Amino acid sequence: MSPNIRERYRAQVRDEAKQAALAQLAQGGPGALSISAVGKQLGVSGPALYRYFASRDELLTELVIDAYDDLAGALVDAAGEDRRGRFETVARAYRAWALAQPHRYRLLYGPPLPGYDAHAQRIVEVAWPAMKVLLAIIGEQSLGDGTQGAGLPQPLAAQLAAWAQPHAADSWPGAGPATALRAVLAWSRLHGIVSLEIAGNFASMGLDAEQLFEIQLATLTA
Amino acid sequence: MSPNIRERYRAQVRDEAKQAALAQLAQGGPGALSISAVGKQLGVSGPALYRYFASRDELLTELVIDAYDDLAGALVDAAGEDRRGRFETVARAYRAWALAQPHRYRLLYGPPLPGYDAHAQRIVEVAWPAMKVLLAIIGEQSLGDGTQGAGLPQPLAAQLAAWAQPHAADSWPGAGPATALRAVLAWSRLHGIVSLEIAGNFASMGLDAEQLFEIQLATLTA
DNA sequence: TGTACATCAGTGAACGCGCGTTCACTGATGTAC
DNA sequence: TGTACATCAGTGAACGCGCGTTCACTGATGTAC
Repeated sequence: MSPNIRERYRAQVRDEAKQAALAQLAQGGPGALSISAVGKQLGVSGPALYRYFASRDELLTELVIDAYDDLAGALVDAAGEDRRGRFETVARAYRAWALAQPHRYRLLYGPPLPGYDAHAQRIVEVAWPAMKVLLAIIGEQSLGDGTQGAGLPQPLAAQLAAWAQPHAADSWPGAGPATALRAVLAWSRLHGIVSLEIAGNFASMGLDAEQLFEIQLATLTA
Repeated sequence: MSPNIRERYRAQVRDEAKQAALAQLAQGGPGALSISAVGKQLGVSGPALYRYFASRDELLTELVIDAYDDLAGALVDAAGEDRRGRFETVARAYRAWALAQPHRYRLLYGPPLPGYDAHAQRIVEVAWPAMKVLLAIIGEQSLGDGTQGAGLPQPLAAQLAAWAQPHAADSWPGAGPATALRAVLAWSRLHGIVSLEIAGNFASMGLDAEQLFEIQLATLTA
């Protein structure tokens, strides 16, 4: 029993540390994540954290993975809510998630942190579930389209298939390169407007980002 | 005559320093810009640079302003080349500029640097010329549209007008909130796909970013 | 042409700060007999 | 229940590093007479 207690304690401290680390990121941008500072916030000496994380990079990786999970969860929740206008709902959830915690969004889709490999295999894998939500919805919508892959330039069509295929163990409706393409492009547009809003660009232009987003929504899957 | 020589020398050293600073940014991301490191690269002691820049922030601001100028220049050049398919040409120039020097692109449209105010009045102003190129071309294309502002939600329409108006001393054809909206949304999509490419996201998904971009191009002004 | 002075680029030391990480150690907690 | 031992969280000092910035100073260059 006691080892269980110890493990529970470990898990709890790890969680607190991660939360504190997120708080650090929330102000000061990435690169502001410092093990010493996290320790201080936990009321604990700096080196103590090395009992819980092998290095600063490992802590960062945990944050990245958690964030991907959290985002995917938010999208799945939104996808389940209504069947009409599902894509709009999910897109709004995507934006809402990013707005609520911009530092986490930047962690996922922002510029790569210096000295940190954001495209390691493990991270690429955890990034998938969030993408899958978009793919599934768009696949569903374009089932009767008959546009499955016609007219796609070859290398890209194959790449899209390869990207979507391996994870298709649980298959979604309407899978195929054309669907994957629409999902990727829709995501790209989502990211465009959301990242500009987060970076404060629309604000400094005096534009209402939410209204822009709603208008963009109408054309997201075009 | 001699004071001219001194001034020339000053300008030259400033330029060299800026170039070295850009090189620093090119690797190591933002935050990697260090006055000491720039000094070392110039073969000069750290504090020497304080003869040329009041602070690290001033150096950064110079880089930002130069980058906006450079981008605007590239877009203007591209806009002048042919009249058919002008928008595509400019969009490709935008991407090419960003790909050639991602660190500079991030400086402009990436996440705000910690402790640096990227939305100060002066910077907002130098950001305008690049935007204006997009506005002008889109205005030209939608001259006969008759869609000038009909159906835009009110607060946004006014904001768009206010954004585009003050700088319209040299007026462009087809100005108006609807044109401004199309330009902003097109820019948002451009930024979406370009920033994801730069961050390496498409690469880690195994997708050919250039082909994605070309497909996205077709729908950019939709 | 020659000399006294002013300007100013650049130096090296210093201040105070924060960082990631290692290491020898203390002290509490749990385990085995 | 009591004692000897093992485990392990946490400490504080230290290493080596880099940072922005200030300051008193040197030395070269240009200016004025």
